[in-house]
Amino acid sequence: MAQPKLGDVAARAGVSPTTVSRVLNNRGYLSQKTRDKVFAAIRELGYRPNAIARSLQERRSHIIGLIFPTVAHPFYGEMVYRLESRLANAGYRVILCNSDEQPELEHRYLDMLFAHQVDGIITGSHSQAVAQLPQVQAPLVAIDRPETGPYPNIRSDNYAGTRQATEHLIGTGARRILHITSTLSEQNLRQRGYADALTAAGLSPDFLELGFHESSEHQRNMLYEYLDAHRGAQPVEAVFASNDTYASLALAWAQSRRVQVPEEFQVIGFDGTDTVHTLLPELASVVQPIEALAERAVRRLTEAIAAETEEDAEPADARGGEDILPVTLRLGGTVRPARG
Amino acid sequence: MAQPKLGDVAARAGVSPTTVSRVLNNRGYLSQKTRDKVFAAIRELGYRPNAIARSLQERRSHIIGLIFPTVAHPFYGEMVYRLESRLANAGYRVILCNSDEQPELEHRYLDMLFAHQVDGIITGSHSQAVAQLPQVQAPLVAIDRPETGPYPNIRSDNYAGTRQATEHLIGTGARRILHITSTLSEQNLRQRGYADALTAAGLSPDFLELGFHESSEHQRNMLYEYLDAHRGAQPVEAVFASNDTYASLALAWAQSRRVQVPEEFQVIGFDGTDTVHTLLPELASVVQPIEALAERAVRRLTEAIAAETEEDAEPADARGGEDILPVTLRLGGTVRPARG
DNA sequence: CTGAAAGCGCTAACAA
DNA sequence: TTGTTAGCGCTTTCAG
Repeated sequence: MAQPKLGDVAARAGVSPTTVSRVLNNRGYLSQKTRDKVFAAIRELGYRPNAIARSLQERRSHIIGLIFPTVAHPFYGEMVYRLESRLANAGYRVILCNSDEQPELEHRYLDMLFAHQVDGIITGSHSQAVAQLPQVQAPLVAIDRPETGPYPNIRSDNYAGTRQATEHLIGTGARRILHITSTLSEQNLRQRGYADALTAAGLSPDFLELGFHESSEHQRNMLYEYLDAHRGAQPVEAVFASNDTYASLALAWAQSRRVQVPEEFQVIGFDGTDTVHTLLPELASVVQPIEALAERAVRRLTEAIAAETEEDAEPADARGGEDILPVTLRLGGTVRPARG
Repeated sequence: MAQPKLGDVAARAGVSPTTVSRVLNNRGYLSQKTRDKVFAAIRELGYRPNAIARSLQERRSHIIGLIFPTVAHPFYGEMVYRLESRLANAGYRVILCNSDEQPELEHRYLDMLFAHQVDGIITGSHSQAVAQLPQVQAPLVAIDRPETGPYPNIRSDNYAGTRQATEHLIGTGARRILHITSTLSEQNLRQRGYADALTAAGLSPDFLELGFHESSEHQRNMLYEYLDAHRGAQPVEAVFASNDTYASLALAWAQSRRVQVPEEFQVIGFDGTDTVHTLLPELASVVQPIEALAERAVRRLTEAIAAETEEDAEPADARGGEDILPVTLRLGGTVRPARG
């Protein structure tokens, strides 16, 4: 016999399929004797319930879809790790989707997830506005996405973080402070925090856009070119990068040009993952609370799923809205202390 | 009406469910007129097939389980990213499991995956010998695991890589070369390559075991303590680490002690992920061919699945055995060139 | 406390 | 070229 099924267990134990199901799910009244018989049969046959059949009947898959640009990136890697661990503890399995920031891929992944009857979705891909998604048929929670419309959005306090970091740099006496980012946009809160801090201090913002899909080599060249070109009368004194990878490029530039850090050149990054912190312990960074973001996202999602299941007029205030979690500025050897 | 089902489409199009199914799967002879009617009905109703029901019927889930210690680690993050992308292209979805190197967790994940009727499993967790797994009911491919028994094992040439790296260090004139590893063991091929290279040169191996579950802080302290304690007459001249994270700790030590790299102290790591290479471009490292490993693992797995489906006496030589892929030694600013 | 029968949404014989 | 019937493996009324 191939995989034994519930009916085989029933036959072997001399009871009905219903009873086996009851034992399995611990539902209703069962005599201890029946229980024992059934468990014995299960063991003897090496029976394992078929989750697919169960899902079909229950109309719940206990699966959550995760859509992120790529787990090859430390921030998303740590985030997905945290999300998966928490969801597993809550009894969910996770289907992983690397969208690569390609809208079309993201679309296909969404279709696939719905086809698989996922109980919910957590997405951190930026490739398109969530609000414009087709009819979503399961609770969805976004992590740091723009324009999430009716869906909850969990994110770090990007504005406060960048503003604080930039103000620190200004406080050290730096005047020419460059912001490196992947995509320039009015919506970009990290960019806004930086710009507002500079403007408030009477300084003028400078941006360098490196792009998400550019190769690491190309990004490096762009940055080196920029920094080299400005080494004249008004050299860049500090870089505030919208992620730690960009910050590390600036650091590498300084090292290769023998520019002293932090005396002549300061650097602050963004994200503050464990991975980067271990590899580059001196890098100053705005630290996102990854664990807290994951915890909140999972909580919001499981609550939404519960609300949907109960059916009793889902409380409208549980949906939509933004959860903004505080970041911390971690100083390090790549910045100077603020002047007294 | 909630989600429309296949029957609803049939009713709307004025045909039988079978016909709708045929149109959906493009099977058998269909008149163009019927096709059009059905497609129209599908569009009008916004119908989407239920993958769960399909899986139950087909007895195939089109899902692959991935078990790795943690995608928060750059090596596994990049590996999982690559595996997922390739599997998605091949029409599979991926359930992600972070085993954290805990045997019990891994066990539970395996049970869960089998319950979900996965078509196959790729595992890179080291937490227990695959050979001792309970009856595995789907094709399984291992990536760099010890003792995989009857299952294919895909791995880098750990021995050649470590041997080559160690010999390079010896060639630069280094005599006291420390090997940092997570777990000392006779089976450990990275350790063996290192030890054999030293022995062949008449030098004596030195090991430092840092453990996998220790905190990054603790690991750092252990290493610093060791290196500080040996700064007397016979200081450690070079470190060969079994992964790049450990290598970065050694680098940080040198920097904090003002020990010149590579003049007084050399470092080579292992893995050579894109992430680490971007963050620490000067770090020399034995580079694993992650893309090739992923490609091979997916190929082996899909072949095994195909073989199982065909049922025709699976060719025994397709199962088991090791695929060993070549590594490359990437030199960098943390090592000296070999002496003429 | 236990069982019989119906059905979750889809596909695969077998007819027509 | 299309429809009827049965069934994938499980749970759930509803009876007993």
